[in-house]
Amino acid sequence: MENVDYARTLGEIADLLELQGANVFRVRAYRNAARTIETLSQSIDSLLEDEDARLVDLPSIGKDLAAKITELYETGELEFLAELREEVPTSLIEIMRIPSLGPKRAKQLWEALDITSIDDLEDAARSDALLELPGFGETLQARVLTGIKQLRARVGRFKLSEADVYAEPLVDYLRKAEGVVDLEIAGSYRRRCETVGDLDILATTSQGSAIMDHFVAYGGVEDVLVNGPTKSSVRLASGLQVDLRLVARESYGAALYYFTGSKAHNIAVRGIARERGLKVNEYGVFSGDDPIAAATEEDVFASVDLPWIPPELREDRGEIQEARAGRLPKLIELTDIRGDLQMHSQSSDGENTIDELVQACRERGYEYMAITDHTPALAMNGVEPSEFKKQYKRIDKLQEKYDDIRILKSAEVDILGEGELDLDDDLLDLMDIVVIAVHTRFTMSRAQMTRRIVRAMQHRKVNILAHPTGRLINRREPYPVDIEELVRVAREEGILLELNAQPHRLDLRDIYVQMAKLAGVKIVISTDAHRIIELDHMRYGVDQARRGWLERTDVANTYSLAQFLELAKR
DNA sequence: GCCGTTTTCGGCCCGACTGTTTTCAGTCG
Repeated sequence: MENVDYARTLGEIADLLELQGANVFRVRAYRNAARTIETLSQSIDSLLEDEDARLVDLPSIGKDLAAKITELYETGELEFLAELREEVPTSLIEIMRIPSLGPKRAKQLWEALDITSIDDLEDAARSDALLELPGFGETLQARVLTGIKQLRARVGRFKLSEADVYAEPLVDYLRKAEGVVDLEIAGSYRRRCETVGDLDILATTSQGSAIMDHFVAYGGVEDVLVNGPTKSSVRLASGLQVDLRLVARESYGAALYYFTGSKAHNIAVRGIARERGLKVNEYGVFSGDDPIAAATEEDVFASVDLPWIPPELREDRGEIQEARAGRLPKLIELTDIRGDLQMHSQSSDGENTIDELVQACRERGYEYMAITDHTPALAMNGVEPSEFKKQYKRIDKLQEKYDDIRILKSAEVDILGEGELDLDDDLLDLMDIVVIAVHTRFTMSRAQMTRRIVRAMQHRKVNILAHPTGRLINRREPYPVDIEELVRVAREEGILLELNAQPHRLDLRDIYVQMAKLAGVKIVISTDAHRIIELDHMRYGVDQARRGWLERTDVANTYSLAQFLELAKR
């Protein structure tokens, strides 16, 4: 089982317990444990196989949950969950996800109207049946119908790059409101999560709350959900929800801190504050009723003796302990990047010529770049060996024109079904670096897939494993693969692992990036650009790298060309 | 159900907003 499977099971238990009206702290305990597992860099399976490792040493996992996890591991099932499923229909979980409905109302709908599916719920709402229920009225019923429509229209969160499309013009618009002083997007957007559920915008004004009316009047607004003096909430036509909070200027830092989250990070810091008799909320840090910090985030952190922690690290994944010890990483910056090591030209499925790509990379100040067209196994886009040879000659000619950038001859070589490479060694020998990747046959077993990729990595000419898990955010799950084994082999063989900066890939994900770092494996951040504009996706790759705790020195393409080639060498 | 420099019981983050209510429960973040 994968860690996500354990986490999902515990999450389902939490949902079902919540529907039963169980103690909220018991529910939270399951959620905390699920989160611990989901963000663990080691797999639960390997941990259970390790005699010295104990589940109860993990945060939020005690004797009881350790036993349940072990039962899952050994039998693939959980008796407790089976019992819960007998008592409450699991389909209520879906109903509970509709905005304005929660566990209480979902249970009420089931008990009073025998509603167990979204279809049941829609029928009931359309026939005004919800109005009979205590606590329900016209507005709530209408909101349920809208919620169902939304649910059917869109699954999943917005990719960070999609959120940017809506966020940037909205922020420009909001800044034009009367008296705006500070304006910033907090939440998962500020933490640069790969996807965001909504946008949390904070503002301060010199006087008045005119910005609230300005906000709900924005052209892109489809629905106003909440409209109060300090908080308003809208849904844009795209389906993206945006919250705007107006806070006092003297407590802007506390609010920014509070609404940046993550929730888990905030709770952990609150715990430290509590030990010291302090209270933290969005208005400040309080000793009794006296505010002792509020104006800046630095003040808030200082009040609990912590240095300022970059938003990307605020996930309660060890950043508080490291901050306490003065060991926070100095995170990589976009300007540290000196080259881009995956991009496609017209020869395969790219839009631009090599010449255009070179110009674009020079404009971005890069010292080196690699052209990595696809190989023949990709029937539609692959480049034939003879064409690669011609391409390399063109690169040699082109290179004569420039002494400010090195054009590396390469290819994104397909890993075939048994781990063979899609090009012969004599062609690989012509390349400066060799990038390999899986593009087909995603459905093999975990063991087969791992064996396949490991075999390819062991080929003496290979330097970089591209998008190692194959996932596409919101579109395709990663193929099953033992990522710990890939990291181990990368370490052993001196292979660089790619962090693919395409906003829909961001593969490796943050916790795997951190895992590679801890194992001493260097990462390359590559855009995999198929057109010039996509070279600018580098920033999303750097965001993800920061979330994986990477420093400049952890990333191979922050080094000079000579140093990079040395790092890539087997 | 977890956790512990107030340690084996008694806490566990907490405030804003809404809709339906007549004083507040439920949801949300």
